[in-house]
Amino acid sequence: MSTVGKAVSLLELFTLDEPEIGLSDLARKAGLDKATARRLLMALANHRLIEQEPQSRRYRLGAGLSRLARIRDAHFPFVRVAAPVARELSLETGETVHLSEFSAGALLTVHVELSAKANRVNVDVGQILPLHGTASGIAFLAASRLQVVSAYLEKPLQAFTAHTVTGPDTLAKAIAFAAASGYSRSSQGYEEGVHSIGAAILGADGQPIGALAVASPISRVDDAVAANQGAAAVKAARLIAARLTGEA
Amino acid sequence: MSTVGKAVSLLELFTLDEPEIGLSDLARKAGLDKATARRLLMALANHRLIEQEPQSRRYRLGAGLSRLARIRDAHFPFVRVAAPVARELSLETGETVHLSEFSAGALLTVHVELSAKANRVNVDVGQILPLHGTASGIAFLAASRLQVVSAYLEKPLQAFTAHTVTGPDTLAKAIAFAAASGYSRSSQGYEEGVHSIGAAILGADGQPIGALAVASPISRVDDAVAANQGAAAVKAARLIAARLTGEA
DNA sequence: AACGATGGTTCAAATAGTGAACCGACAAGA
DNA sequence: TCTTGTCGGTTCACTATTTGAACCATCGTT
Repeated sequence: MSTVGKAVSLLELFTLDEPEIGLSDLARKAGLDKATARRLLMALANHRLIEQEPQSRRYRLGAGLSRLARIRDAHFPFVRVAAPVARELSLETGETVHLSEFSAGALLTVHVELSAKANRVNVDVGQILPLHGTASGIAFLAASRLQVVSAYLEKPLQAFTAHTVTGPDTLAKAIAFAAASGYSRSSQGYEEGVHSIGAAILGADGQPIGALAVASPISRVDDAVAANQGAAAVKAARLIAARLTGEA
Repeated sequence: MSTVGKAVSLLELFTLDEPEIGLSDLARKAGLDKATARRLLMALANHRLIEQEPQSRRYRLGAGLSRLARIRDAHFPFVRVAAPVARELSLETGETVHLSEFSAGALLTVHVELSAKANRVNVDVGQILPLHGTASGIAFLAASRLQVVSAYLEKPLQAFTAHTVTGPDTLAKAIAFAAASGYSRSSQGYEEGVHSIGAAILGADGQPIGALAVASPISRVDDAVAANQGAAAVKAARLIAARLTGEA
């Protein structure tokens, strides 16, 4: 791996659950020598991508990341625009809604609106969703160019649960359904007990840039509920697209 | 410079004004060879810190940055904690209030509460404030260790308006005033017609981590108003510091 | 068709990265 | 008190990664 890749891997070790990590721990987790880890951390710290707590000497993510993220968000305000719409959709359906953005061949969860109900689906921001195992991914594929889809179908499809669709033909059918109805449906394809309805969000050029999904405990969903959620999800996805392209 | 440093420099070339840049341009600006720049960009893209626009082939900051920034902000909630206090201060003074966080030798504006008045000062989130030209910066310097201040005073001070304090002695006096009274005062040091009162926000270790400022059209401020704003700003800054360190 | 850009690729040469061994400090246990 | 095992941090000989000139292919202009 490149030196830069190693440095970024260090950044990626920090999570919501573990936002501060010591040097030895960091080196162990990254599979790097302590000296190497420290040199990389120093390079990152010089640019404020990493900060060191003066007392505990532990490391944490730096303010430079917030700065860069702000520049990106100002130019590409996906979350800013989409989050309020996702919130509305969550209130309307009473279920958890999550937003994902396409990046490097998969969907990256960038925002979550949790259901108010006690029995709800929990999704973490930052989670990476495969295109074939989730409703979001299938909706995204259905909105993609055929060329992209067939290229994706040629690669082996990993199974995440006993219900994950791994057959190219079955997946193609799910995609066809999504293309026809505007929304996709996936039952326990990624997590046991979770039912999802997905809809793609299109950019100005008509290509999909991300997706949103309504995720419910499977016990609360039947065909009628799914159809309602689908219609609402499509409406929300269109509203986001319209706002992103300045058409509303 | 380390390879990692070079890669991060590439990220730092993206600004609010120029959020998408082509390969050759990027290499030129960073002083790198095209091949090197591309290799670094690919390493960054693998971790979603950089994205490439498929059509134009230009590069932009990636979604991974938003992800990391969100993790940081969740743990180090400067804006989340400080924004409501800034809002109160804005309502109390009737003027625009802006929050900045120290990063890489300058203050980065991270939040703004605009005055409700028609004639108000406008500040943009993301703006970088010099330490010597703004009330926020002077307040920050006044709260910093002497060693940091004298190092800063040794470097030449850029003038932004005809009123910018560029003499080290004059600046030292302004810093001394701020150290004594708790708040700083700057008239038209960064923008013509703008008067600012600044106060530093201290972290758990007593070192300043940022600052807030009340910015008014100069026509609305006299010594009495400034003193009132100063007292209010100091109170707000202390409240934020207390909440950040879990003491309130 | 010729030009001057662009993005992207190759490979020998050279520089930058690596990691075992080391240090001092601290904390827990014997 | 004296281990023993951490921790963060540093050094330096060895080596693998990075580098960049020269090279395409492509695009839009002249």
